[in-house]
This record gives sequence, C-alpha cells and structure tokens, in this order.
Amino acid sequence: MGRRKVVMKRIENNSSRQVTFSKRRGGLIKKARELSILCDVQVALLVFSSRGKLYEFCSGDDSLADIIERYRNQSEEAGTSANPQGVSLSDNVALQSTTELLQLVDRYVEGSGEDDSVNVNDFMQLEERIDAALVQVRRRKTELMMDSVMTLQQQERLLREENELLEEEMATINAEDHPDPGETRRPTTLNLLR
Amino acid sequence: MGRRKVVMKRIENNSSRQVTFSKRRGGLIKKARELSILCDVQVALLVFSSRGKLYEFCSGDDSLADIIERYRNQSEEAGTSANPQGVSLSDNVALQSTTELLQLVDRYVEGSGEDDSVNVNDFMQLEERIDAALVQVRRRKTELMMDSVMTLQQQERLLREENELLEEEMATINAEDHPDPGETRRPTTLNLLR
DNA sequence: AACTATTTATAAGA
DNA sequence: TTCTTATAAATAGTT
Repeated sequence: MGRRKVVMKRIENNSSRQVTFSKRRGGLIKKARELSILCDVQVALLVFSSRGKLYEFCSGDDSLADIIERYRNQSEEAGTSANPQGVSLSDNVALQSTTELLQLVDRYVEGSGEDDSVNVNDFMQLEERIDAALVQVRRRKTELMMDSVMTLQQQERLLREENELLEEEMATINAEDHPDPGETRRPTTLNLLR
Repeated sequence: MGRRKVVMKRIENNSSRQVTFSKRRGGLIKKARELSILCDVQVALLVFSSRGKLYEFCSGDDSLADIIERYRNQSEEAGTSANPQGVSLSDNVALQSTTELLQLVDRYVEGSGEDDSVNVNDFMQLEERIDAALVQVRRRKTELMMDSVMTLQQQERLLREENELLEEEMATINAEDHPDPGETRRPTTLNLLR
C-alpha cells in the first residue's frame, strides 16, 4: 500500500529497512489492538528489533505472563512442546560438568603461583568454560523461578474461584433457611483478601 | 478499510464478529510475517479465540518457546530498571549510570580499531565497572523474583485459611439445620486443591 | 516528520 | 462459507 508493490524479501538498504520497521511495527500493533477489541479476544504480540529491543502488545487486562502460560498449557496438551522436561540436553551436559570444572579451576589457581608451565592460554580457555557454565546456571535459575511464580499465580486464581463458590453457596443457604431478612446469619469469615 | 468506517468497539452481532475475527486474524498474521521478513526481525503472535482456540505466528526458525524465553529475559531486565518503587537508592545510582556506561562501551569498542590512544588499562577499568553494574542488576532481579514468590506464597496461605473457615461454617450450618445425617446437604464445590 | 500516490485490507452485500 | 466490490487504511517513496 504505497507508491509501489513491495517484494517480500529482506530490505537491504539499512535506513529504509529501519523506517519500514518503525512504520509497519506501529501498524501491526494497532491492528493487534483492533482485533482484540472488535472481536473480544486475547492477543499477544512480541517484536524484537535486530538490536534486541522489545516492542510488545498485550490485550485486555491479561498480563503477557498469563497469555504465555495459556500457550504453554495448549502446547503441552498438543504434545508440541519442544522441551518436555524443561531441561535441554546441553543444560544437562553443562551442569554435570560443573563440578569437574570447579575442581579444574582449583587446581589451576592453586598451582599457578609456583608453576609457570600453566600459561595464559589455559586461563583464557578456562574463563570461557566458566562463563558458559555460569550462563547456563543463571538461565536455569531464572527459568525455575519464573515457573514457580506462574504456578503460584495459578494456584491463587483457583483458590479465589473456590472461595467465591463457597460464599455464594453460603448466601444461598442463608436466603433459604432465613427468609426473614432480619435474621440473616452474620458471616464469621473475615474476607481477608479483597 | 471497507464499505464503512468501523467504530472501535466490540462487535455485538455474533456472526459478524466471527467473520471479522476470521478476516482480521488472517490479515494480522500476514502482516506479522511481512514485518519479520522485510525487516529481518523476530515476531511472535498469539491469538486466542473466545472459545480458547489458539492461532499463532512465529517468525523464522525460532520456536515460540525461544521467543518467549527471550521475552522473559528482557522483561526481567526492564522490570528491574523501570520499577520506580522498590528500587533502592544505591540501585538507582547503579542503574542510572548503566546507560551512560553502555554508551561509554560503545564509544570504546567502536573507536578502538582505529585509535591506539585507547589502551588496555582503560578496558580493564571498563570491565570492572561493567561487572559491578551486572552484579547489581542480577542481585536486584533475584531479589524482586524472590519477593514475588514470597508474596504469592503468603497469599496462598491466607486464601487456604479463609477457605477452610468457610467450609467449617458450612458444615456447622448443615449440622444445625439438618440434624438427620441422611439429609446432609451435598457440597457443590469441587475441592480443586487438595 | 509530513505528504500523497498507490497498494492492500476489509465491511458489506451477494 | 466464499466471492465480489466499494471504500477505508496503511504505507512506499518523496520532500
């Protein structure tokens, strides 16, 4: 929809690619919003620029986490999940070797004062290996914490629902057994969480 | 872009909402694909119909899981620096200088190829500063996640307590009003969480 | 950052 | 649903 028909291919000119990115990104987010409003559906949109900056849209009052959780449930049911146990093979390899790695470090650091046969290149390699292990560990840590948060949020939602049901039921009982509104049973619960 | 201008509001007529959903969903996915190709960026799009069916688009060879993973990392970092409450003064100092620090890094790394006045010592200092900033950011990230987990656990505890009280009360009501055990009111709640 | 000439998306109708 | 068509919207190239 412009002066010319566009060929569907990466725009090679750097600055016009940037301009198009800005324009189309805005258009896409606008359309995502419109779809969610007009049709009353949940929409989540994530766009990462080539420099890693995130632009996102998320419909309604859902948090993106909610929508992502929903996605996970769906894909787990469908068996589409690429990562069933949540730990990839490379994770296991990396984590298994961590102990070994640390022992190696000990040996190097202890010995290097007296022994000049241990050279700089060894340490460069060691640094890289340690860095890699650290990245893996951090990633897994974050993953586990996020999982924990999501599970807890879901638990909370379920408990609130059950709570509401119970209160409704109590209200019904009161209405049935005490038709005289003056005698309604006073609630003993505290409604701690409103 | 049709016979008439549309008002941005939920379409009340059921079948035309369905038709619009189908059309616009297709259009949105097409545009998401175009953006990712033309501008060479990663795009993830999730649309849930009102009946819970999932329609998704995901650019390139990334799995949606990968992109979501990336979102998590981003939002953790962003949440850490954007959160005005809950960020201590020392954090602010550290985080405020992060942008500056990164600009500094850009200048050094860009310039160092041509300019030999930038020496190794500069980079050693820079490395230390970046390391320090990274430690701060990581510490704060973990802190916030732990806070979140603890708050959620407490909420869960409170909800369970309230729930128990409600159930006890219902049992009492049943006992009072139906002394004959054969007539006890059957619970309608599901006890989802035992 | 604005401006248009065009293309593209789509609302309504068949 | 699917196709057709008039019209609204998006946007490519330009200034």
